[in-house]
Amino acid sequence: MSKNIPEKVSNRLTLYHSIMVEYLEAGIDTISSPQIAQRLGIDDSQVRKDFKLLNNAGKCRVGYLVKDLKDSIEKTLGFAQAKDAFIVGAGHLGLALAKYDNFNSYGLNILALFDNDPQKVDMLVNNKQIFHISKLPNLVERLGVDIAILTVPRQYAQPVADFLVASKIKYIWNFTPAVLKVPPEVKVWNENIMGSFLQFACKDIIQ
Amino acid sequence: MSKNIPEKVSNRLTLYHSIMVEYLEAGIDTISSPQIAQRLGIDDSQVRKDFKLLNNAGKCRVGYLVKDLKDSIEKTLGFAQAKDAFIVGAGHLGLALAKYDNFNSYGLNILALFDNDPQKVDMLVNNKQIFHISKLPNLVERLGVDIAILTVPRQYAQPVADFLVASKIKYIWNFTPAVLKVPPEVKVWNENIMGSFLQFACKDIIQ
DNA sequence: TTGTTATTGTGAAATAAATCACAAAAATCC
DNA sequence: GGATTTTTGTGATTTATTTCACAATAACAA
Repeated sequence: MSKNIPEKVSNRLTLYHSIMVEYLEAGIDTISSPQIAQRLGIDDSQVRKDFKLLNNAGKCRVGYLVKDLKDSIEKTLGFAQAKDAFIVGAGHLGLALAKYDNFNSYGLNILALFDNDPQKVDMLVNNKQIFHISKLPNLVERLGVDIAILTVPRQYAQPVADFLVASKIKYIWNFTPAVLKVPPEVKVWNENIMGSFLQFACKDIIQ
Repeated sequence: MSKNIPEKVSNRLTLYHSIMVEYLEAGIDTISSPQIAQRLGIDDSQVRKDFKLLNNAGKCRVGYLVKDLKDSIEKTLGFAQAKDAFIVGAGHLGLALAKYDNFNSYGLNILALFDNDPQKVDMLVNNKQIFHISKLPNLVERLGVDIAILTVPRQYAQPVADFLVASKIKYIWNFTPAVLKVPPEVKVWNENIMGSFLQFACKDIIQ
């Protein structure tokens, strides 16, 4: 079902999605590709090509139906098909992600958090319990979770990743700046916060 | 000085940088392109092409000097040339970013945080003071800051962005899911946390 | 009704990025 | 010293992405 959506496209799809949410809230029910393109500073034919991938036809002189677009973006990006995940590391970043209301609407279900700090264990964040990290292997198995969101300090990133691998976690969304070493069957997605911004900052700020 | 480094390249440069930090800590002083490539699951000639942009020659049968590579990545990405910034929104994400030790080493200097919650005002986070948002225009002017990192809840994103624009902020690093409307002279960088991950998650998890 | 205009959809062209393939260099081995 | 191997550097090729250009469509206005 889910085609090969290139990374750049799915990035734009989430931006389109935010605009759809905004338009819906404003009670506007159609939108045109030039409107979207101008808002994002991109080419309007690109917007149309992206929408083509969604199998969502527009209407000449009118544009696209906001509701339909929103739905098909959600379907294409798999918002519908909920995925369960654990947050590993209950520091500020872990807590911020646990509270991030958007995860849920994007189909990512945070079931619990893990930390090794006894002070944090058993606290509730956004209705999700913080467990001691030693409980993780058991809960991975019982709940069939295979995504871990890694938000521990850099120096613990590799040992904790090793522990996740041993616990049969299959996907690691890595928010730490460490480049993890994992066996080939485990997939890591590096959330490279600085990377893209630096390019932006350097291009414009340093001339 | 700073050439046009494409976004994808600067993304990879930060990953290379992390590997260099790790190798330096391990006391290893040379590294080869196939080693790096294998670690990141990319092509080794690409690593070499990226390093070409850094003007950093390697040595046949030996590889590259870790220290030199690290330095030239930092120079190219402008780590050296420190940039000052304010964090706007002292929720968990704002606090997490304020504590993110990596910002500093990447040349981004967080001078202060801003929030409208009187309870938070005057607190210190990682030695940075939280000010009431009303103090922002004055401090922007006095300190000559032109970067704002926006971490407020979605519903406040646009009005706060308007306020930042009126306060003469020139660059907004947008961590909210809202797509901001700003005049053309103000540059917005959308940190699209879900976008890239969804692609990763969908491709592999949903088949 | 008929012209005008805004908008989609899409091939073609241009641009950018990644991969391949291999010569040249230099360390190591025998 | 000469063969072998590892590794760089880089043109050539391939693949992916973006932009351009324009015909087709349908709303709207006179």
